[in-house]
Amino acid sequence: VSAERVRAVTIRDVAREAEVSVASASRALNGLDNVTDATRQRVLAAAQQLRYVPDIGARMLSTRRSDTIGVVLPDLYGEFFSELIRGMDTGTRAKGLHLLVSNSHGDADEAAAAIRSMRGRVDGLLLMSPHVDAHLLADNLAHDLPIVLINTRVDGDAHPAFRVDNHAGAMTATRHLMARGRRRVAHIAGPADNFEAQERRRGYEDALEGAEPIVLAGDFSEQSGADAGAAILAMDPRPDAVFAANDMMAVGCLGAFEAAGLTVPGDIALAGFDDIPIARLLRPSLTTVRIGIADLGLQALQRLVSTLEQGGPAQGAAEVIEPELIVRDSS
Amino acid sequence: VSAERVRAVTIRDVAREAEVSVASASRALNGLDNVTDATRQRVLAAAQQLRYVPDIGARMLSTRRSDTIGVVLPDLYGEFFSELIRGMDTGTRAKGLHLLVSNSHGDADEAAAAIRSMRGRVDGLLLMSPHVDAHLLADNLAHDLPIVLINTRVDGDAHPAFRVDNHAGAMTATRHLMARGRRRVAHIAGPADNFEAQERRRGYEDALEGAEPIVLAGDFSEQSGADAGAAILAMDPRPDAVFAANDMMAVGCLGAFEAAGLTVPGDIALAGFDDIPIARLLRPSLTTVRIGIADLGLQALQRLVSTLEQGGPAQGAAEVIEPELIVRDSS
DNA sequence: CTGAAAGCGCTTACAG
DNA sequence: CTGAAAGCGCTTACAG
Repeated sequence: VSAERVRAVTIRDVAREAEVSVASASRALNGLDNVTDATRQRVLAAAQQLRYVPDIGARMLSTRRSDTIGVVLPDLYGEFFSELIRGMDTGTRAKGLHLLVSNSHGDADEAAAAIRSMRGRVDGLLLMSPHVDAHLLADNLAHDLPIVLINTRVDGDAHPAFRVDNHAGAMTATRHLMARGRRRVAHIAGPADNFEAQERRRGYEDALEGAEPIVLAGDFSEQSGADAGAAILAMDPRPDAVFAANDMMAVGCLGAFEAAGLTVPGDIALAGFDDIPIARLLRPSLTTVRIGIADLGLQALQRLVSTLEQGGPAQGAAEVIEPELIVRDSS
Repeated sequence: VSAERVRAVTIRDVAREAEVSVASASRALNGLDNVTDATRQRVLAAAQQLRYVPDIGARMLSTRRSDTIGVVLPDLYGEFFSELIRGMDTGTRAKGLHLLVSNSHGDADEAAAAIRSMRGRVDGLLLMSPHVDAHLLADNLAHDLPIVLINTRVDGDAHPAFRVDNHAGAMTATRHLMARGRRRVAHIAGPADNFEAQERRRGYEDALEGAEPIVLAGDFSEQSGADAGAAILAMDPRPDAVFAANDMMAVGCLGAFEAAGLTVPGDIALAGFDDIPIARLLRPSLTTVRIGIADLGLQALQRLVSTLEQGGPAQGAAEVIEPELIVRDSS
């Protein structure tokens, strides 16, 4: 029928070629010291000659280790996640580990499926998802799989967690705009069901000190920022400052202002959140709240690795990361 | 000694709980039709109750499939790779596949290690690396692992490949600058040992039509672009246009010009290569050569998936992707 | 429709 | 130092 699939070279082939047992071949290949030099040479030579590459799946099953860290993210799009993955990758390289990045997922069911599919492929999990709560986690996480949470709404200390203080960051940004003399500060919000977006909005509102909140809907996308910017232009009285719940929406908003001939910050000031790399390249460069995204990814990874190395079940209090206001030309 | 590691729930536990054989449990769990409804119900109920999650590693070993695509990239940093992965992810989601992203690697040895480590974990490989040649591939790729190459220097049609026509793209950009009346077009080159950088440089030189080449060294980083920009400022006569081998160097170069008070394109025109998302957000927006990065990633993935579905060994001619000039305000 | 058993390719006590 | 054998957790012919 179809072309016969060529059988791959296994450790048995290597052992036969080197005329030793499979056990000795395994030991030689793995650099253990209970083999003679002569044996090791023969095995290595055979492996080389046959172009042997170990089947990692089989090794995983035997050792119960995969040397792989699973990463479940809400999305793979944009600089935020690119930075986060880069930070994780830094730590992963240093330890000789791999990164298994989950498909992006937009709802709780997809997140649950992503978590479930990690069992047996990874030694630990880094999970960032606005859709995941404690209940979903309990139902879908293999209970012996160490996990570190990033900005989920899971509370308690059953799992180690990193949490960006979105509320404080948003307050700082809003207060900054007001300290610049702005009186009508509008807010472009993120998705209504997103925990982080909620916290940022709350921080905005808490910083207003009695001023009337002006909130426009958004979904973290550049387009939604542009739409909100257009809506702001039509307001009367027009806001004199805008705090967007993330940088990409600020980018869209800035484009709308620019197209309408408004100057920033002359006519209207603007601030974002995240400090993605683009922020400092915009003109005017964007005032924003820096999270240290790559560093967050690295820290979460290191935390996970250290619990893996201890071997115990992962737990511990949540670490709160305080974001930093970066003042640039847009405010 | 240390806390005993809790043994995870296996299919045997589920089978015992449901009072059926492991084989029936497996069939019910996998939705095969050769089980009675009653059996399926009992098995599913037991699985749910025990919070069973299948060990994918074991399944991989049995089925010889991982439903995972390996991706080996030279780097994980920046928008280019973020876009590429996003494109691959699009295709991967549609097919229910996973993406295993390799650690970044800066030389041939690391690339070889990354390729080797994929065996047994992935059904196929997407490889983009300026360090990989046919020899290295033959030595390190499990010979039954389908692979699709992206912009490597491997030629021939042993493996399906995608190749961006860097030479043509660079010629187009350079000619565009000259058509705008520029007479002294400088080039900021990429890494000397990088195949793509070489091709772009060659395209630049071939487009000059006798004009003197002015080449500055770079390494694709923003910083190297800034350095080159500073060097250009010091030249006498000063070039009146710059073609950078990628957008990130153009970004750095633009910053240097801006800091020196030069106007773009008034005093000096500028063009890049890649069309990363930042390009249109810069002021002036950047003229560049668009590769359609996400689309390239998606196409490569689809090509791989289709060879996987056919089951035969992957092969085929290289597809050449013609990049497109995007004229914006910087030229 | 169901179950006992072999097998996927490794690693690792256990004996020698 | 070495090898025979069990085992990791699944799937899948093979019999019934």
